[in-house]
Amino acid sequence: MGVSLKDIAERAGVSLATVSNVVNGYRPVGERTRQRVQQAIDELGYTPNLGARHLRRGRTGLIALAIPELNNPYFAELAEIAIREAAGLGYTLVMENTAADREAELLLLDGSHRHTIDGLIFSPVRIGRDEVLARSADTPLVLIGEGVYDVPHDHIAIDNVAASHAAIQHLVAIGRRRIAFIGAAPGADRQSAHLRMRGYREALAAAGLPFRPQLVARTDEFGRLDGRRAMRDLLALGEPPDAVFGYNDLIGIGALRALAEAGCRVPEDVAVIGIDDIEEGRFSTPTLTTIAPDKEEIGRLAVRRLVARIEGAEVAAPLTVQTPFRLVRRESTGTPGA
Amino acid sequence: MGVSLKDIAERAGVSLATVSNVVNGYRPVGERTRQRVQQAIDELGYTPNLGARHLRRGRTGLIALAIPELNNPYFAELAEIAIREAAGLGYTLVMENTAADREAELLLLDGSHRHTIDGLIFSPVRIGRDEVLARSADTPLVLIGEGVYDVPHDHIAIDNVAASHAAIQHLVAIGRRRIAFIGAAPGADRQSAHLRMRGYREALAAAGLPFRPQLVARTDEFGRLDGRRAMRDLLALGEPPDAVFGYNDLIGIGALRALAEAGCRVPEDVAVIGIDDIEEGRFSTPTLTTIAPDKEEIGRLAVRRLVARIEGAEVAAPLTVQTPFRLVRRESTGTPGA
DNA sequence: CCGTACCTCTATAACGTTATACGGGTGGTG
DNA sequence: CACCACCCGTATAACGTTATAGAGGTACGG
Repeated sequence: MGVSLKDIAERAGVSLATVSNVVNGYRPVGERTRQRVQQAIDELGYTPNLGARHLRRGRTGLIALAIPELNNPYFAELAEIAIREAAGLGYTLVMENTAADREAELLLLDGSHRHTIDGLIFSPVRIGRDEVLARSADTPLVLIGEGVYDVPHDHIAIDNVAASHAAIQHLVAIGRRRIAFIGAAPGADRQSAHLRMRGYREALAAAGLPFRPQLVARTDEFGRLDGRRAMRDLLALGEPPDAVFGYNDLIGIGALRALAEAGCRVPEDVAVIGIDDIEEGRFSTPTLTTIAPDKEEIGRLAVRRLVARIEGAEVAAPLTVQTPFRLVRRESTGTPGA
Repeated sequence: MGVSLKDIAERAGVSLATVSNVVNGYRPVGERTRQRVQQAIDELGYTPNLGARHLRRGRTGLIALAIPELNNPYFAELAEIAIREAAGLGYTLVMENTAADREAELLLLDGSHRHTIDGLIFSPVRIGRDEVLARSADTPLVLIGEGVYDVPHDHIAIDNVAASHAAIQHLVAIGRRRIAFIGAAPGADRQSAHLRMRGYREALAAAGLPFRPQLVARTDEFGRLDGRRAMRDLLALGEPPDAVFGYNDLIGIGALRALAEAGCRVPEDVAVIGIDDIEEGRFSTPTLTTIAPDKEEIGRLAVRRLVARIEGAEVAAPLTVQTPFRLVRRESTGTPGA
């Protein structure tokens, strides 16, 4: 079917090895033969069989991006960036959806894909440090997000405590006093939820505001539906909050919806802020104030570090990178002009 | 590094071929040896090297899903379904983002990935029938969406004319007379935009309403931003529309935003309807009425048909499937109760 | 008791690459 | 002129699988 090295070797009257060297320059080739080979390649339209190449090289050319929710626009945007970056480096990126399922995450860690992928970019949410330390697979692993800390792998994330701190600080700055948090996690799950919670508490303390447990709403998942449900509960309180900090933008969107249904004005009655800066928040009514991580940076960095590991930078110590974030003010906390 | 067939062949004291037969049952193996081999497999933790297998079999086990916008939640939702279905059938799905770029689409068609993927699920928007007919690659191709018709490939899509018809009919039924369409495509691009436009015109005619060219807004892209921009233009007309039909939900969301910014009430002043039924539309304010295609059916069917072709059902004639859709009434056209 | 038909297993040649080891020219140097 | 060094190229052995051809052994019918 396909045109192989052999075909063009015959055509150009040279050996297989020479053609291979022309194609990927492992050894120098004389100018005359190089041209003859190149011509044959062009005429027959040769493209290397990547499967065979990777078999020989011991690699597959595939890297995986494992995320808890493909439906979350944050991850969709991140995936798009990562796919582009990987393609540029000669790798194909495949997406693995763990659906925030513990079993799925463990399976991924222990490399049921051992032979299939060269490396893994992983955003874990249901497993912890111990599970990562105990993993048996030996392919490079880059962690993103805030699930796990202090493990011997590259790790890229924003500073969650600081990000939450900034969010609360903003709400305080616009005069809010009863600030709720939606998206606390039950048990040991979702480390990032704990971190954001910690930033919430620290910022409250720093502002001299009391921590009120009834203003903390836990959710099972972290989607729009969960945000709406939690917001409804908060509104049912004797003294409802005057501001809400959502674990992510989807929670924030859900909260906005619940507020609209309850006839509350945003931001006059309740201000809302999220994290992620998904495009949806720029078009919601009202638009959603958010903490914007540098997705471009996270996606590109993760892929580049992983590929560097795959291609042999074994010696360098694992790097933990904290990518920058910034506050984006929008209508849900009152526009600067208003 | 990895455990190979050879390792477990030695361990079990049998030949390579026998182990291979135990693993994938090409030839029967005696019960006693089968058990011995199976035990060795379990003890050493063998997993087949898929690269080598696929090299030998002439397949890679990869299928691609090529879509114009990964950021569009409609495609993200579709991708999630397709990934799941593919995994269930033993294939890995990789996403290709054409970014609605003509060159990218042509490249994909002519199989620069010839050796890399076994088949392609493709949602073309910038190329037409001729380009598909002229393609040189010989891997199976399943088309989704409405870009191209009458080509010798499996094709899965909703009936766009009928879907648009249904949308307009609904707007007419709630008493609207000046119905605009956002998302007409310039030139020959976006066949689906033409089809939806046709449904729009037909339904207007069927309702005895005049076709007013000034109520048709073309857009370059099909995102929220384009919807907002177009809606602004429509509002600037001497006689603005009393209803808007968006090419898709993102356009609809953008239109909602423009209406909110202009202080228009929805649906009282202007009703809005889209196509796709993305989750975002269930949480926007107001919620967005839409034509809901059966994404589950489209995604699963596309993968299943592709895999069937790959695995040799060459003879069966290409199938064109029109998947069902339904109208989902939400606030943007007035709730049934109101 | 031989021939034949199984049934189970083995040996081996691919699949398309890349890396290693080697060979045959050419030019420069002592 | 003999020697070494080099440059350019070839031959070939892997990588881990699967499919084909065939080799033993046992059972069975004639």
